[in-house]
Amino acid sequence: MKSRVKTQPSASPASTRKSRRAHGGVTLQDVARLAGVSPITASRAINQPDVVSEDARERVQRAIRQTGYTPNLLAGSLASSRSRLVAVVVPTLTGPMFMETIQALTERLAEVGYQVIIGQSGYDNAREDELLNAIIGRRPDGIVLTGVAHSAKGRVRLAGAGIPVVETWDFIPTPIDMLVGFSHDSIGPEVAAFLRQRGCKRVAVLSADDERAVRRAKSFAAAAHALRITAGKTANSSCEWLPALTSLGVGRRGFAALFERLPKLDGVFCSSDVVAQGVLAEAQARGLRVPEDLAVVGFGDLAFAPDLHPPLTTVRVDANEMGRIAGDLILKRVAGESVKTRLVDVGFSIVERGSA
Amino acid sequence: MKSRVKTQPSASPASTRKSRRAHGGVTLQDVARLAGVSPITASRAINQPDVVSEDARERVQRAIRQTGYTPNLLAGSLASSRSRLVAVVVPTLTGPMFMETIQALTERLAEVGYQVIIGQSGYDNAREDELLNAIIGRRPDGIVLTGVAHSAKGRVRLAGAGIPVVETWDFIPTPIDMLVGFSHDSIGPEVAAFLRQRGCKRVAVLSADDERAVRRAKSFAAAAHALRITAGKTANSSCEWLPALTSLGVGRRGFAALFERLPKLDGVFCSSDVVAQGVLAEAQARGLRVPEDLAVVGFGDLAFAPDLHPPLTTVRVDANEMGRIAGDLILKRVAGESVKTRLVDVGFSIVERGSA
DNA sequence: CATTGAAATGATAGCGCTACCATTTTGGAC
DNA sequence: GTCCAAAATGGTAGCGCTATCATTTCAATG
Repeated sequence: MKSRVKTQPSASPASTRKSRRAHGGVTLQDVARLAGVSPITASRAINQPDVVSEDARERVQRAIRQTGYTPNLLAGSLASSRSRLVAVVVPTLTGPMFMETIQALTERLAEVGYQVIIGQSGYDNAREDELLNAIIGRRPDGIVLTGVAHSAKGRVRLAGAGIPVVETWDFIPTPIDMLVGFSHDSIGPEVAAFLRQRGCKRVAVLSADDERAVRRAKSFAAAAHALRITAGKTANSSCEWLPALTSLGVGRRGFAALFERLPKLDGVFCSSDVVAQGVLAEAQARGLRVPEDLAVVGFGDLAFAPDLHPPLTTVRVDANEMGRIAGDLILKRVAGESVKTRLVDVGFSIVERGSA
Repeated sequence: MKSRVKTQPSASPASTRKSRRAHGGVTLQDVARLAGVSPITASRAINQPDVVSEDARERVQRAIRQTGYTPNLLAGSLASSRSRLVAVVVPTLTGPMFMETIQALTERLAEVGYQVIIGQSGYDNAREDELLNAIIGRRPDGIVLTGVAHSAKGRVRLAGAGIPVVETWDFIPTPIDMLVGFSHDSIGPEVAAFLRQRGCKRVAVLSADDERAVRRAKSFAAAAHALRITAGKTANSSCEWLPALTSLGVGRRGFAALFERLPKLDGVFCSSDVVAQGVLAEAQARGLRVPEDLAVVGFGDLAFAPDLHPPLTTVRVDANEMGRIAGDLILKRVAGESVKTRLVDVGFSIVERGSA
């Protein structure tokens, strides 16, 4: 290759070159011409109206209306190094809790003219890595992640991309960049204390086996064991595990198995409200009064929780606020403002209703 | 303005101009230099590897690894008039049914290196219009809409944008461009016939008041009335309306009101599975056996439907397939393939379980 | 009227990649 | 070895907008 003779400049006239322009597309040039200003003034009239005279502004706006011009944000983003896109990665698009965060984030960003690119990792690090590669190529102004578990490669990639990153839905002291979340490990002990205060003497946990649910379950079981209120002899034997993708039916069958094993059970912490719903159904089928015979606590405070019979006591996390704050953090970063608080703990609360 | 003296070319040396390049960013030029090829060969090695020699390809790939290069998709999209983005508009990000469609669409598109921009219209045409303006500026390769109700302005905008558009979740003969959906008006008569065949003699409908739910409800009531099996004297009096954002509790209270009004009721069609769940709860509280005393049919076949007691009979629409087909249609269009079938009716089915 | 500084506008060049035409290289056939 | 066509590679220019420096215009002041 190095030995190749360099090609000489072509003698072909440039004017015979085919146009590469998207046909029929109205550009800023067209607007500027019609308005009788330069393209950059037309651009300013759109993006920085306060530095353009009222007269010029009105002429540009009239030209935009007449031509039906829509700015090409690809070009503007490239020229300004500002895409006004934020990319979000969720494990699944059909999980109610994450989507609440994404909704709030999307709304916050839409207020300032941002759009959201969405990606699904399917709870799989390799897929997340692939997705991150594609996403970084989009040059978003920020990236929001719905968890803190990433591959080493993914971390390095994100840290080196020069893009603001906000991790959510967890709380660790060493985020990639910024973090808005809550501590799963702190929930267990709070719920254990709550059930003890409620008079429970033999409690257990019914939990999905995804990483975060496992942490909540284990911290609950350990705290309950320390309080000497576990239904099983050990913390471990007071946990019943369910496959990660839970449903009402899975929760129901899981409770049946748990109750078989620990029939003296008088309180149960469920890894989600969906699981708790299954527990309520099975408890009723077995003639157990809730909360008299069995106290039930869920997680998530989903929309249906107050409507169950009895209304579900559950751990509430403000998914909405996480999304809003994540949006704020990114916008501040983009604006060059000092972001003092890179770690935001939104906490959680136990919403007391009729089930416990 | 027209009388202004044109500015003369500046004598300032071009080399004193500040660089506008994103600092530290590795570009294709850097990769090409390191690999000893031209930038366009490096580009081909990435995008069209089959027209590059194996030797050059490997040198480019090594250079990419060494530099950590990530293509700038803004630039590539602008130069090629191909963004590899598809924009989706949903009424809400927290509604389970739409998100199933979006998930399937996202997965289909991810297979071929596309990303999805997501927007929320909030069931508001003005908001949708605003969103469409922003979205069109992104120059996506396609736009997917989750309904056919748009403002006149929005329609004109979409039709004139030169971007493939797929409307979903409905079925009309006059889509803006392409359509993948099912007929809400056809569902009512099918459910009425089903309940009649089930032996019901006094049926009613419990429905949210959003446009599509209303169409299902009215067509059901009309068909049931024609079959002389309405619980009320008229089709209208056999409908009970709920505010559009329904929940289990709203469904439950709505059924209580309906039952108060029409106590001889022996079959009910609900506008969603969530509403049906509330009906099941209230029926049980009233000692009504389902389906012996009251047949219950839902809509949507949500994940919890089989787990209810009794398992819910419901109208199933393949939300997943709508997303997948929508993705396929857009990809075909982008590839310049002939898209013969611009209207795809995915139909619906009545999933018979224990509640009817 | 002249001067000055701020406001308004314009020119130049570039953001990073790729469409398309041009040129070179390679391999097979005779 | 020559010729030819296909494969491989490169040069030019542009996609549509905007950062930044340059120039012009305007308004206030003395």
